[in-house]
Formats: sequence, structure tokens, C-alpha cells
Amino acid sequence: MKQYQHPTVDQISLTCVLHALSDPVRLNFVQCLAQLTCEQPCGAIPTPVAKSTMSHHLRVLREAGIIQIRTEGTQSLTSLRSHELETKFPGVLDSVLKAASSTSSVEEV
Amino acid sequence: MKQYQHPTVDQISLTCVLHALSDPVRLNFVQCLAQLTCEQPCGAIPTPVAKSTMSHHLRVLREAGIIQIRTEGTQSLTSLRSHELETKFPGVLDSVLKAASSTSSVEEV
DNA sequence: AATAAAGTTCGATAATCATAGAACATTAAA
DNA sequence: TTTAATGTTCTATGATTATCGAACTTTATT
Repeated sequence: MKQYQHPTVDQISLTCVLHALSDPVRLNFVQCLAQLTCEQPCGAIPTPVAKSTMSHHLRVLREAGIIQIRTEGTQSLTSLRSHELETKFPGVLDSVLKAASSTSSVEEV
Repeated sequence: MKQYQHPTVDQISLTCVLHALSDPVRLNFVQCLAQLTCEQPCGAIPTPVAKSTMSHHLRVLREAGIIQIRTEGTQSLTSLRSHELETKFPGVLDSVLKAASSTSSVEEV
């Protein structure tokens, strides 16, 4: 469907990552993604916002280096760049996800 | 000089914490604070912005529950709420600070 | 070939935010 | 009692951002 640009590990910036994770809709999406542990079409994760808004959020997450998106048919499959993030910023994504689980249920955004 | 309102541990929100840390000026300030390990007057930490802007940033950090501010004479002494944050969101502040140190020098904001 | 499915992009809008200067408040020092 | 030091608050401004609907693109299905 489309070619996506992803930052290399070198290009990933901490403040961009933190900013991307600081939005409730995006954090919730990332949380869902982490629990599903395999590539997911964007549509598989329920979100409280319009399709175009979600497209924007996914772009922010992708450009921050948090998610990987690839296209397959009409779907775009999304996955977490957990390993790369762990290499670049050890413990950050992990602790944030644990913190997110501890405070909020995934369903309510 | 002034009475400050600080959120209780219960009131601290993950997205607010992440948002507060996602600004380079604020992250840098927090980084300095973490290295100094004792209460610091705001003026002791060099910042690239105007006094009123810094006051705004400190307010954001305080309202997010990241720093504690108390007044002594004309100075307001600032400290990290490391222990409380560690209790509420284990590993988050720590990993973010390590990540910050790994990518940027404290001096350049 | 026509239609459906899944997203993206564009344009618009309302909200939030980082910034700075000016005026102010409080405390300490001369 | 001035004056200096340290911050805060107010007001304004420009930038960024979250949101949505409409139009569009690409691929798959009928």
C-alpha cells in the first residue's frame, strides 16, 4: 500500500519517544501491541478516535521509532520495535509499559 | 516565598510524567538535579530560557509529580521525587535518566 | 468492471504549549 | 529604608498538536 520511513536506531531520540508515549491514545495502542506480541493490522486494535486521527498517531509512533509498519495487501501490519528500543534505551519501554498496566486498563482510553 | 501544590503519589499520572520529561529543557533540568543529589536552588542549574519560561517548566515538572519545590528565603529549593516515583512507576525515571545520559551531555540543551 | 476494505493525505479547527517581557511579591542585604 | 536577589504571574504570541471529515490510493473481492 505504501512505503514507510522508519528511523534507524541511531536516529531515535529520547524526547521524541517520550513525547510519543505521552499521549493516552498512543500509549494505549502501544500497550495493546505489546500484549499481542505479534504483528497486528491497525484495525485490530480498538481506538476511540477517527481513522484519520489514528493514522496520525501511528505516524508519530513510527517516526519516533517505537513501531514498525509494513504493508500487506490492504492492511498495514504494526509491530513494536521492542528489541531495538531496548538496545538504545534500556528499560525505558519496558518500565513504561509496566507502569501503564499498573495504572490503567487497556480497554478504557 | 510561596506555597506550592504537589500531587500525592496517587494523583501522579504516567502520561503527565512522560509529557513533562519529553521537553528537552525539562529533561535536562531533571538530569542535572539527579546528578546533584541534593536540593538545588533553581538558579544553580543553567538553563537556556528566560526566567519566566523556566518558572513555567518547573511548574509542569512539579504538577507532574517529578520534582518537589520548597521555599527558603528568596530561593526555591528543588529536589527530585525519586523515591516516590520509583514506588509509583518502578524503573521509569531511572531508565529515562540513564537513557538521557547515554545520548546527550548535560550542558548542551 | 464495479465495489468493498484499509489506510493515507489534505484542509480546517480548536486546544495546548513553549517562549518572553513586564509587573509584581517576598525576603535578604546594604 | 532603599536596593538587590529570586521567583511568580499575567499577557501576548507563534508553534505545535489532536481531532475530524472528505477525497484519494491501493489492493482484494464479487
